[in-house]
Amino acid sequence: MRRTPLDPDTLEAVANRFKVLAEPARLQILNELRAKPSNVTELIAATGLNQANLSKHLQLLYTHGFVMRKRDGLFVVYALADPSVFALCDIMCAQLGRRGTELRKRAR
Amino acid sequence: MRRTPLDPDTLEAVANRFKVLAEPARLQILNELRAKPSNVTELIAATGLNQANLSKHLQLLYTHGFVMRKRDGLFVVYALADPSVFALCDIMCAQLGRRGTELRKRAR
DNA sequence: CACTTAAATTACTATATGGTTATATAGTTG
DNA sequence: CAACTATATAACCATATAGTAATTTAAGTG
Repeated sequence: MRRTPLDPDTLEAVANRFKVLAEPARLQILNELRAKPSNVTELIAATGLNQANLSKHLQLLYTHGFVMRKRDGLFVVYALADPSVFALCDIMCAQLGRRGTELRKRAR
Repeated sequence: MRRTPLDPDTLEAVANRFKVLAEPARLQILNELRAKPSNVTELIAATGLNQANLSKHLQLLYTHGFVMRKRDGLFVVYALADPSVFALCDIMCAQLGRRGTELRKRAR
């Protein structure tokens, strides 16, 4: 059995990681990278995000260790560094499924 | 094999759920409730959050289906509605463990 | 080295949200 | 129903951050 996280530093560290995933644009990026590693230009096309915005999201994903990157000539290729993200998303999606039924009323 | 979530509504719904967990105070509340259902007064004591703030966090946790509640006389008792939260946290914590080594440099 | 393309960074704006104080509501008890 | 306690809500401020436009940096090519 695991001890639950209690100290403020751990709480904050975990919250910060959730925060990185708490953004549709970043989930979309991760989802694209799930299919295949891509350079920024490809990601612009795939996501519809503009260059500066995408770059900022990529920085954040990178500094938090969700993606890796390597330069390839003029391009920088990003790739998933942490597939466990999708385990998280799958759990979330499962919750979404159950949600539909009972949460509509609350949300209003 | 699971199809990955792609449509904007799903992305946003998943992001919104992550957002709820992307807050140390709410993680702390969930962690308290993991031990036992508690009323608001008890949670004030356990978390150190003030009444209004705690109440807002509880509303959010409730509307997103992370907690249940029932009135008990003057009190309102909150309880975990969705233990899968801790599966999420465990995955996050595992990432934290791996992180320490290589991410310190990036974070700066 | 001048020119071009890719990506990162800077500066800015707008919006969302956490915390707080004050107030309102719900339920209990006399 | 008046007084009291527990919780929820409203109003406000301060901060964080997503998006954008403009600029800079890095790398490649003539």
